[in-house]
Amino acid sequence: MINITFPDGAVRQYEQGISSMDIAKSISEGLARKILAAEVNGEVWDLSRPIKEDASVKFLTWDDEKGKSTFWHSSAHLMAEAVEDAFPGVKFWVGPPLEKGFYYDIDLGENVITESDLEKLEKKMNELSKQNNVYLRKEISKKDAIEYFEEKGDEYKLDLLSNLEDGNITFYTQGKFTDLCRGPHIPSTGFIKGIKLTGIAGAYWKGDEKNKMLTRIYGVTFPNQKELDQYILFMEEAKKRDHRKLGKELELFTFSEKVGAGLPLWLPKGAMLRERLQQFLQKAQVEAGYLPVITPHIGSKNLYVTSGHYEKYGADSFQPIKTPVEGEEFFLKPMNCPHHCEIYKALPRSYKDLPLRLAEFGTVYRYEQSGELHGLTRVRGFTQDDAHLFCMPSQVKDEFKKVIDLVLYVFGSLGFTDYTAQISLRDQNDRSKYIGSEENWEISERSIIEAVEEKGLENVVIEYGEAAFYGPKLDFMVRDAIGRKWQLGTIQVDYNLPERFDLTYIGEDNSKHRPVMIHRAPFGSLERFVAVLIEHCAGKFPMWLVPVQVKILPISDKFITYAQNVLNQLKNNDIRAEIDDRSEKIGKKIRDTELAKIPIMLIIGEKEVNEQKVSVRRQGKGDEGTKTLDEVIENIKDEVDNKTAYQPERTEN
RNA sequence: GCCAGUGUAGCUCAGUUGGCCAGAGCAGCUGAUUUGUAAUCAGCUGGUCGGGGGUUCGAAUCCCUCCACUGGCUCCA
Repeated sequence: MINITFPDGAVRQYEQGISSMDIAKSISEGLARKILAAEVNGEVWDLSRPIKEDASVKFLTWDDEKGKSTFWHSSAHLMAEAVEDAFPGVKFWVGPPLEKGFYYDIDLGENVITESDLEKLEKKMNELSKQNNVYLRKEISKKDAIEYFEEKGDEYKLDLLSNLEDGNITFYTQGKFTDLCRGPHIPSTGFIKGIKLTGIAGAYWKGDEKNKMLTRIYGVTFPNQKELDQYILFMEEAKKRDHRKLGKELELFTFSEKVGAGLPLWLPKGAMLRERLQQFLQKAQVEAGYLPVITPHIGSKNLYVTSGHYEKYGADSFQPIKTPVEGEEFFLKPMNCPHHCEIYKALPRSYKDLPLRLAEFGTVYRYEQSGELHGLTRVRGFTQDDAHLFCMPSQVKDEFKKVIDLVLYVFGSLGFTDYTAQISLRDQNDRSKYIGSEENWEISERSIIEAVEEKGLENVVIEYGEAAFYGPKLDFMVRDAIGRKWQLGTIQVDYNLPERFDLTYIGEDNSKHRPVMIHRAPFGSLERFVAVLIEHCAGKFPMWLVPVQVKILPISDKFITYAQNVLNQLKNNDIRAEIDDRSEKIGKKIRDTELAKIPIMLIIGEKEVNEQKVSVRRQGKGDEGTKTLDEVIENIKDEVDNKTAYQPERTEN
């Protein structure tokens, strides 16, 4: 007999060699039907695998992350079976689970697969699921495994095998499909009920662009049709919020083939929104002791040779601008730091000047690969809300705390209430790849950790080995209104540029010292931030940002004079308003204004003129009755001032 | 850059196996209408079918090439 310990601490005795499935059955049939896998001594196992000694057992269901990933891994095998059935002779690389779904990388040989084939594959998968084939685990010697795949002519699995140790190799078979696989898997294919193949993509073998490109098929599956339907609904919601679609509909920005790929053109409404964001941050920064600077859009080659960027990115970037002077070359600036370093150097600096915080909304140009461009989130010309803090090592912690305050103020003002942070530190084992002194790294790594602790940040993870070669950093991730994660707000220590630019300050001891440089950008870039914000709020911006706050809708031409009067009063109060003076019916005007996502509608007819009031309608909420204009103005002003109260409508994930 | 796909009025899309002057709805303009909380009616304007080249008696439709976009891969100072 062996002792099995359950998560609640209970211990029960079972026959040696019992499977976790049988243990589950001994507890309840309902449990046995629900579970997908079991965690045995912290390792996820197949339910059928015999347990030979005392162990702790935790059952995994669809509600556990590990249960889901087992489910999706098994789904990848199911898809592989369907693919092999449709295209005999294809070879498989790997098919792992993802955060949401799974994929399989496949060498299709001469075959070509298109989106239209996916439906057929889904059908086949459903058919195979109905067969409810068992996922059969088999331990196999390395020799036999090699033999099997040599006969199959599958160089990919042979490559995988070459890295595996004998005695540690397992095959899994379900139906007609056998795969080299560590497992674990769910008991049988019948669990997989809601099946959707979501896309096809090319993917380099082993992720190396020099290797052959395999075909990657993505999919997602669920234990029932209802969850799949919910997922499809979620995807539709995400599509509705797509900033590229909304950007066009709300006339915020556009692109022109003629201007060039990845070069956004901000339309008046978008430009005004962006300006407002910029002013908002500028104000907060000046209050926090930042000093605005302005630098040109180009810099001489020598600047980037000094910074080291020429060597690293020169060939893959926008090529130099030549001048009539032989040999003279300028580059479009790919970042603002080198310019700011030169501003630092423009004057002799004393320790009394530090920290020196130089801020600029600096537009930079980077030649991103053509396939990489995406709406406003990945462009070739963009404006960073950049600032560089030059300080003494002892000031790093305080500066981090201040930047954290600023970042959280920004998040709060835009309704990003759900965020996490990541501290990226050096690799604990290999410190050779980092520049800067051991002492300074120690100080700043500790400073970041302490700053985060003292600010009481929750949901912080520390990642070792994720730091850049030139310094540790702190990144923020926000979750948007439909639960997607975005990285916003980076704070990065830099030991490299102060060295390369030979930046110094005179210390209390009257000798020269090297300052620490901190890069930081709460938005990241205005382009990317606006994109994330659009998707977060589905185009329904907070009152302080929305391009048009109020639309005045006269019921007929007779009331336009009064409407003009209302417009003037709103304008006198700095409220952004427009009149819809078309001779359309009120229903039509309301519909158009609702679709334009303008938050406040003021409807004016005979009754309002007589009472000297306005009828208020709120976008998405409907009629709110008549109010005096003063009351309306007051409410709007309150909403503008009280930025942090803003919460976009959430959609269940 | 690579793999796969897409490109028809400002927007969303039709356009059968190549064959009558390339269509619709919305938007825009003009006129009628003067309206009470999500689409009033009528008329008109608008496209060298992404650019270039080719096949053909004939190309939006077939082929080549370039460009842009979409989904991924690689990349992201």
